[in-house]
Amino acid sequence: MNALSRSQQALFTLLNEIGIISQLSSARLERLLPHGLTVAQFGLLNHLARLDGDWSPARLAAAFQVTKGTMTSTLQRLEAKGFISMRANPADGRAKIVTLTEAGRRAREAALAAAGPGLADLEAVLSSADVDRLIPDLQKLRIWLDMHR
Amino acid sequence: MNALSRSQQALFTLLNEIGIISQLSSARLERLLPHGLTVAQFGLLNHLARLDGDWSPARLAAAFQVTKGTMTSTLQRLEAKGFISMRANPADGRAKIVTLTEAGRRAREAALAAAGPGLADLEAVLSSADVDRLIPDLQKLRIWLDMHR
DNA sequence: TGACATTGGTATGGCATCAAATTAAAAAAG
DNA sequence: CTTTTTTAATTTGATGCCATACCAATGTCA
Repeated sequence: MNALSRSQQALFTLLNEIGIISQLSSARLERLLPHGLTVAQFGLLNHLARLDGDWSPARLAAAFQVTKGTMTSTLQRLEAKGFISMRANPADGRAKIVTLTEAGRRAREAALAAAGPGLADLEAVLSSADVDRLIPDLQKLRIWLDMHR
Repeated sequence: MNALSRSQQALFTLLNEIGIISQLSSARLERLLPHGLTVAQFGLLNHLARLDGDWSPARLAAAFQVTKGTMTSTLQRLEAKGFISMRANPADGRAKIVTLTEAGRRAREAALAAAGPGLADLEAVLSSADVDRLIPDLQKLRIWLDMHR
């Protein structure tokens, strides 16, 4: 009747919890973000701010493990907000070069500051030790899923 | 310059990993499911099959922690596939009663059977002990997020 | 009983995501 | 050097999700 073994059921439960947490925490974060930033947009701003330099949409899509179409859409929304700028790549007629604008850098700082308190609340729920214990296992899982898709 | 403490950064990393795993595992599961079932639709079929009885869209929305509008949409798609049926509730003119059809029950069985192998692969990555260790912490997190939204 | 509030369900519009198709340019093959 | 293949980016259409607004039915309360 039930097609799943006990350990498969546990795995299923795990993935289910992960899905719900992903949904709830994204919603929570999004409510805190300024400028109507979404989680996807915030992630992109963070990425560009931390790893400075020139990025193409294709490289960004690969870094975020998202299709190029998805990245096109997110970049267009960020560009409309003035937080990034895109120009043609003179060395490759197909490619574009994505750059964080000054407004984008400021928006990212503001978003980071706004997100902080939300994370602080969570520290009362999951101790630093808990978090450090969870991360390696989840990374193992994430890396495997990434390589086998 | 950086607005987040070390422990906040770890939490941020954790939530980031969770988001990516959620995305990758959903995509993986969806590729295995028959009848073009999505993860949301599969979840609904599972719910109705396991917890038999009559459900209203509103109760289902609460159980899955999605808005009523989202549930309306998913139910309509499942109804179009013939996997559930909906009828008016004679005791409450506002409400509807959702029922799993025989075809829906068979589709759920097939989906479960199709999903099994994908989970079996994962068992090689995350041991049963790993999974059992992860689940309580994640549940703690999920429950807190659920109560504070 | 009649006015107001709550609840169940739907509709609309926006964002993220994917898959698949398209166009243009670069790279590889011959 | 032409032909073929690959790559970069966009577009389109589907799904899920949310927030908001809305209608109809039920409940509450004075």
